[in-house]
Amino acid sequence: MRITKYPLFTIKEKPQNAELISNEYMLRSGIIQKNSSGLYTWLPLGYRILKKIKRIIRYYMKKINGIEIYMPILQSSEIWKKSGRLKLYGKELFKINDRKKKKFILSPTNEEIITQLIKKNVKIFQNIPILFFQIQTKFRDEIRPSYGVIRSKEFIMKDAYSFDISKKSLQKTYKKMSKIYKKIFKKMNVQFKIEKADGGNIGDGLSHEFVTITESMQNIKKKKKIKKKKLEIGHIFQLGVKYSKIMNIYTKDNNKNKKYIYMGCYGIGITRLIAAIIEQNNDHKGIIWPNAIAPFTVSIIPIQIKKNKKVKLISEKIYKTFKEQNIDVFFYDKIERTGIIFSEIELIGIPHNIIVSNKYIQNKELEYQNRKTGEKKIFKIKDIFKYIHKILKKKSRNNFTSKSN
RNA sequence: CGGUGAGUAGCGCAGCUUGGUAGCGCAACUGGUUUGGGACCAGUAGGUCGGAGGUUCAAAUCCUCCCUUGCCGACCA
Repeated sequence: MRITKYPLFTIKEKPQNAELISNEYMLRSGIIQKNSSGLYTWLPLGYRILKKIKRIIRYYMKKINGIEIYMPILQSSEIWKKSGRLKLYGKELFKINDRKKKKFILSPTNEEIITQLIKKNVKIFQNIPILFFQIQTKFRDEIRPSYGVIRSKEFIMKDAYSFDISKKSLQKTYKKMSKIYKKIFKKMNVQFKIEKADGGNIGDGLSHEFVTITESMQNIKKKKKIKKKKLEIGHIFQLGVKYSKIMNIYTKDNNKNKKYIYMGCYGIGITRLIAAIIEQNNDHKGIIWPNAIAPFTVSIIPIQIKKNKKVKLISEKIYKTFKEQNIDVFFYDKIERTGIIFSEIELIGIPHNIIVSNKYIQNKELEYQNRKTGEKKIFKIKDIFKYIHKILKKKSRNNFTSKSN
C-alpha cells in the first residue's frame, strides 16, 4: 500500500480522555475513532489488524476441526426466556422490538441459538464430537463502557461451541481448546496466565480465563500510582448438560435411557485482544507490532523524494518487488518532512523499516531499521529481500500470506 | 447507580476567580525559505463558547435544569 492511496488517520497529540496507553495509541495511530461512549469505527489500519487476527484464529480453529458458521445477532427473546437468561443477563442485554412489537435481543453470546441448531438437526449426532465457531459482533449494554475498546457496547468475538457424547469426551475437547488458545495467543505475542474462573451468566461447570496483566499509570491526586489490571482475553467453559437439558437434546443408550449431550463454549474477545497486545507491545514512540498481526510488516521510507529522482525510482522498485513477494509493505511515497515520516511509521508500529536515501544508494545500499530493537543495518539493495524473508520465516513458520482472506 | 473531573475552531488547550461581545499551538489553504527526526517567515479561512432557561444595560464568565463524556466504586467478559 502507498500512503498516497491509503491515508493514515494519525493524530499528533494525545486525545482528550484517553487514559490508558492502548486506548491512546489506538486513537493516535488511526486504528479506531470514537463515535460515542463504547462505540468505535475501525479505520483502515485497524481493520487490517482485525483481519489478520481473524485469519490466525480461523487457521488454528480449523486445525482442530472447527467449522465456521454465522448465526443471527438479532435473536427472538423467546428462546432467551426459555433458557432463563433473559432475566439472568438483565440490563446488560440490549432489547428491542420490531414493528409488530415482537421482542428481540442483540446477542451477547450464542448458546441458545447453537443448541437450537443441534436439536433441529439430529442427523448431526453422527458427527459428534463436533465443534462450531463464528467470528461476529456482539452487544452488551455496559453500565460504564471504559478503556476504549476494552469494555465497549459493541465488540467482536470469536465464539465456539462443542458437542460431545460424554463428560470424558468433553474434557478432551476442552483440553484441546485450551491448547489451541495458547498457540493463538503466543502467535500474537501476548503474555497471559490461565486462571480457574467462575462461570458467571454462561455456565456453572468448570471454566478457565485467559488473562493478561496490564499495568496502567494513573494520576491520583498528583501521586503516580501503578495500577495493575487483569484483562480477560479468552474464556473457556465446560457447560456440561446445562443447555441440552433445557433444550432437551439427548441420545439414548442401549437401555433406552436419555443421554444428554455435553456442551462446551469458548470465547476470544478479539477487539479487546488488540488492546491487550498494544498494552504489552509499545514504547514512548508508539506501538510495536509483532510480525503476525502488524497492519504492515515492512515500510519503505524514501528520504528527500523531491530532490532525488533516483531515490524515488529505487524505492518504487523495492516496493513492487515486496508486493510481488506477497509481503505487506507500506510505501511512504509522499513528499513530507523526514521527522514526520519516522514519527508516523513508529507510531503505527511497523516492525521492519527500510530507508532509501541518497547517502547509501550511491553504493547500491540501503538502511534497515528494526522497530522493536532499534537495530540499524546497512544492506546491499538486492540482499534486503532475503533478509526480510529470513526474519519473517524465523518468527512465523506458518505462512499467513495476505491472499488467504 | 454513588463519588469526582471535563465540554471554547478539525485536534490539543488558555480565557471563567474579578461579567464588557473570544484567543494560542497544531492541522487546512496561498506564497516563499528549508527538510536524515513532527521546521521557519508572511498571509488567508474557520467559533449560535455542549443545550435550554434565568440574573444583568451587557454572560464563555454568575445562577438553575438538562445533555455528552473521562476516571474511581459497584457490576461484568
